[in-house]
Amino acid sequence: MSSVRAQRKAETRQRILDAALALLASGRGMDSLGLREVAREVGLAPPSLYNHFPTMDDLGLALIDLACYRLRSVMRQGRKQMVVRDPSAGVQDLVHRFLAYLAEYEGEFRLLVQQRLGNTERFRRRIQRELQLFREELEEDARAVAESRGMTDMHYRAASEAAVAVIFGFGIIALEMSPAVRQAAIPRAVMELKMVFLGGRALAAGAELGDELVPKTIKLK
Amino acid sequence: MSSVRAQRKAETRQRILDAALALLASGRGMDSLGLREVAREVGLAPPSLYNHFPTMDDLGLALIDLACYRLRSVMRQGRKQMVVRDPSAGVQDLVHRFLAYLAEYEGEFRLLVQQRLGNTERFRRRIQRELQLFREELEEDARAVAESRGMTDMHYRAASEAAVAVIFGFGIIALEMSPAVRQAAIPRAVMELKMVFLGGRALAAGAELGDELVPKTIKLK
DNA sequence: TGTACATCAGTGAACGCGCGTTCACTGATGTAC
DNA sequence: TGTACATCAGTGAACGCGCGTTCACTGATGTAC
Repeated sequence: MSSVRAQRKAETRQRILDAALALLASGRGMDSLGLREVAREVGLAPPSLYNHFPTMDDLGLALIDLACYRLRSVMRQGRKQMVVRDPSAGVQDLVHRFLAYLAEYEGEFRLLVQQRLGNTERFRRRIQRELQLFREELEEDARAVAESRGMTDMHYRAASEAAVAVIFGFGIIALEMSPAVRQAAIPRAVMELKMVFLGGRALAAGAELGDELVPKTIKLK
Repeated sequence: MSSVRAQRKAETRQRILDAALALLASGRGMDSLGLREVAREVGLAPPSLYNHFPTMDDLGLALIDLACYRLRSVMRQGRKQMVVRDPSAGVQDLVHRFLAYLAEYEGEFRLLVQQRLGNTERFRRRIQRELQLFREELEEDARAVAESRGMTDMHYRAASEAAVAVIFGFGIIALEMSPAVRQAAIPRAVMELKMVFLGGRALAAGAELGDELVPKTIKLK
């Protein structure tokens, strides 16, 4: 087996990805990211990158894969049980996790948002699929809450879609905020998510815009 | 006065902007839009553009200004009275207007979304400000509905922010849809917006996630 | 274990290309007398 | 109204530059006997 050589190659590949992510983190957009620039950051000669990625596009796709994987693994750490027992705490936890993600992987988040509407269909599709998965996880959580309380179903697809939009919208706004302002905005983001799911319930209960709403606490069964 | 010359110059300037918008509409991103490409589309020699825009960045800013102005003027045509008398119809109208906008000015919408997180701070600021204005208009509508019904206030800032996120999130998803699918998705978008505002009411009424909600219709005063 | 050969990550030089921008110009339009 | 001069939108050629990519190479690592 070719252990040393293969291992070093894998390491170099990782160093390339890390360098590219570092450039993204420093505010660069992927579209303006050049082969020579990445090579310089890694400390390699420009043609060396071709030993790891057949083309610059493939490097881009690898970055997007990485960013997708990270978003998913960070956001997956929420515990369903908490959501069922205390949905409000669950939503709060969700927002906090998202802000932690944003603080550490801002560059990747920007990458995802930018390339979601980028020129490369391959990239767009990959990201759309990932966001779809994210949405489906939120949908499951919402279902679990309803089931544990014996409530009638709401339109989960719409609610989870709106929730994802709110989270991403908040993330985009948050990027322009100072850390202090960002922290101060957390309660608002939590509120917005609560609005979506509460509104989902209200709609399911037959409410129309302009109606007054009377809340009724339900015991867990 | 220099009427003929000035007029022709203004016309050329417009032709340049139109050509750039046409390229955007055909799927190109602004970052990858070149001076020569735009010049070719207009039918001018490349250096001619410098008679109208001191730099390519300024052309970009002009495009963004144009896109901002269009978004605002299209979305402003909603009538407040309708919103007050029948908020559901108002939301429905909002979604329809947005989809009409999207159908005609898809390129501009993509421009706004992409540059909202782009590398140029000047662009980002301009777009953020515009979206802020858009949000504030929604906020006013929501206030008007509450006032006409004598309801307690909800957290309008959060609700309108969530609503903008939902609308833009829907727009982004809609870009990847066939026209038929897009039409079919309208009711969902309407639902999502209703969720936000109904949820805002529910929150204001003291509801928590997991509560059941009982709607009560209110007469207009 | 030692030797001869194969593999292959990394390199330096070079390719053709399109980029944004500058410059000296042309010729129609505008202005002054 | 006619003439001489000024303005300025548009042009063709050229600038330096960095882009992605190709190529023949080097030398350390891996493999076979």
